[in-house]
Amino acid sequence: MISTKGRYALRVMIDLAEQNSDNFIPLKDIAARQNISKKYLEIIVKELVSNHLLVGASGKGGGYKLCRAPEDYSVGEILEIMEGSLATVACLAKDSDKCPNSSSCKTLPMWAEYDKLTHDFFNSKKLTELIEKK
Amino acid sequence: MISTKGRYALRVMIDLAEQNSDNFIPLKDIAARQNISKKYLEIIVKELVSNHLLVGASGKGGGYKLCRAPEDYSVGEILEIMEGSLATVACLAKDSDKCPNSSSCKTLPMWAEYDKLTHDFFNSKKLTELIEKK
DNA sequence: CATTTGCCTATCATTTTGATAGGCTTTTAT
DNA sequence: ATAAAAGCCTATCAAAATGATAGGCAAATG
Repeated sequence: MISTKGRYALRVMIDLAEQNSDNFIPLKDIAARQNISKKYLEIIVKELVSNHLLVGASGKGGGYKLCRAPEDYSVGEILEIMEGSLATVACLAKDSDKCPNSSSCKTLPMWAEYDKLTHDFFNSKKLTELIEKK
Repeated sequence: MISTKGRYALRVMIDLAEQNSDNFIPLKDIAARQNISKKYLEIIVKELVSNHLLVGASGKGGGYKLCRAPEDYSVGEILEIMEGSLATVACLAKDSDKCPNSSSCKTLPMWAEYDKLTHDFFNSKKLTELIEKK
């Protein structure tokens, strides 16, 4: 289940892409448009900046903007950052220890198959596809 | 993320299918084989029975067994019962109120697409496929 | 140099997750 | 009958995740 953090992050990215501006967009404006508390968005946006999906600028005239073209963002990378991992089961998460039963686990191949399906789906889904699909 | 309840339920179903017996299998035995606390399994198994995926019998010689052929169970129905819903986002869960923004939501079509992918994957995956794939 | 904006830290309530435990009831083989 | 084997019901619990809210400090620019 995708949490609000992931979904809000996506909405922020879409919002910024739609502004289609070279200026920095104040978080206050995004929060107002998206109807999400600015304070909560700060947490989310900070992560997006530290993972180089956004650039932030302080001061008057500051705010946030994309640092790539919208078509160069995949939904997958946005969600992966906010959710930590898109893995379906714990033993497939990137930082998990290898499960001791993995060699005999009857369900692991299925989870791996589904995991690939998920990653392929979200990684091939570009931000631009969400904008046109108004 | 699939929780332990869903994963344990699947393991119980696989275990029972593998016994390939017409007798009732005691939960104690399943718990021992699967290395899961019997008490915890009771919770899980109860739900499987009330949703008609298993039949239980009390008394000496009692236990649980499948009530259909293994090929007639889909992984999807097992997970759906244990996880409540396989929906990726809350607004796609079966009992959720329709989101007021759904008509203008830019991400909803994507979630719906992924949801279909997920359901198709797990509903077409049969219990038998997990048994052969040792 | 005041304004606008981001940044950092703390706190919070609620829900979900992952169990454990005790004791009661039901069934049935002997 | 009755003991043994099994399920059933209720309560409780700790820990983590979720979804926020709030205050004040720091930085930058017109």
